[in-house]
Amino acid sequence: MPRPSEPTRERIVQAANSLFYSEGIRRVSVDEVAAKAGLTKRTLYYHFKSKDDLVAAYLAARDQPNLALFRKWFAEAEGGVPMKVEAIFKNLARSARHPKWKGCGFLRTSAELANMPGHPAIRIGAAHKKKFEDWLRATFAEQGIADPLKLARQILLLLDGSFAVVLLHRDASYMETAGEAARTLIETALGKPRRKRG
Amino acid sequence: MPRPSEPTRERIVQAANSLFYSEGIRRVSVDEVAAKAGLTKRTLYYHFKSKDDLVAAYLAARDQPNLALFRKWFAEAEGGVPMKVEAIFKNLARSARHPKWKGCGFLRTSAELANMPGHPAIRIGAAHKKKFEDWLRATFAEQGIADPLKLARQILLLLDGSFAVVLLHRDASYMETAGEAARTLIETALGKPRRKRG
DNA sequence: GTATGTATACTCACCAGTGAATATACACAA
DNA sequence: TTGTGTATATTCACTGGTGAGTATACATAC
Repeated sequence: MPRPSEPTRERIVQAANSLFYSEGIRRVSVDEVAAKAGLTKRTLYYHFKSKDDLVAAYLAARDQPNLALFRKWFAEAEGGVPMKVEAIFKNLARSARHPKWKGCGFLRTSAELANMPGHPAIRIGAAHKKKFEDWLRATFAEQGIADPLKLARQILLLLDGSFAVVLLHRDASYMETAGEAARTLIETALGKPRRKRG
Repeated sequence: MPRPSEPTRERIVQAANSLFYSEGIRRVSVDEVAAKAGLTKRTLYYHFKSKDDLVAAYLAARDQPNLALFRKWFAEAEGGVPMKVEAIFKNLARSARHPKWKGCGFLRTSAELANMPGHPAIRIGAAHKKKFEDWLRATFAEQGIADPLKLARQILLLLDGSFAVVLLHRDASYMETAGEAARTLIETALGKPRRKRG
């Protein structure tokens, strides 16, 4: 029954998302994605011109929801900016404890395609991270922080570091450690009184 | 002419190192590694029982030299512990500006094998990171820092974050940003006077 | 009767791992 | 010194399987 078009494409992207994220790009064949979406490979190739094209669509579909989630966690948290940023890490730690969690799809793809700098998937991943960095920078600028870009980048480094480390060690508590570090850095930049010791 | 044995194995591991690091595990075939080492695949399979075995050997060979380099950079740097740790990041930034740099082999492998938690390569990577963390912890403990493990983990998060971010954006300046963040965190833990602003 | 969408059944290339045979070095005996 | 056995080291040619992408035909809708 033809004429679904957009729903079909959507279904394929969702199948790709589920498989690529949990298994990795190269471990998943186009046939598997097609099967998961309930159609044949030839049909998939009607909707996407190549596997790379499908990979790009998979990442593009993760971009908005991920960022929205971060903003939501930030907005809903109690306290000032340091606590709100720390809340992002706490929520992330909760996600990371689910057995199906496999790190950050953008970073994993970038690691897998490290040798293809111009690949669409890399560009999408880089743009995604830049958007998050930019939102942080704007947030910090509103607080009158002297070098908001630098602080935003430091937080981003902690975030992406926690993705990598937690994936390797399968120990989500590193994410809470990252959150504490983020809070320390933000408080320092804000000129808050020195943190407790011992 | 037989009887070289160890040299041959060494040559294979070096070929594997060069190819796996720059292209990724799944993009490189056993044939390619064998060709680079100047022998046939069958010979390679005489020395290694499987590709996974070869991957493990590739990572094991990176362990010691990497850690030694970090310790060297630390030891040779001027100043106190905050500056010495920052020096690690500065040196890393210099490495990362070489065009052949492709991030951290351990993290890239862990991202590629995210679905095989028991894989030898993952265990070797995790052990490598733990060794570095442990060395940092001991170093901080000597300084009388209250929670040296927490601080060591925060630095590790910045380090691995900078690997991931620099690989994605191809912008090594993030490594220097990570170094500054590390210095801030260490100084805060040491109870140093608040850092300059503006 | 043309656009769109779907399926069957391919091609061609690659790749991990193996079977069977061969070459070299060294130990020890004659 | 020459022969013979044995562990080490290496090769050629292969198998079984998989995977990206396609040729062609069929169906449905407008």
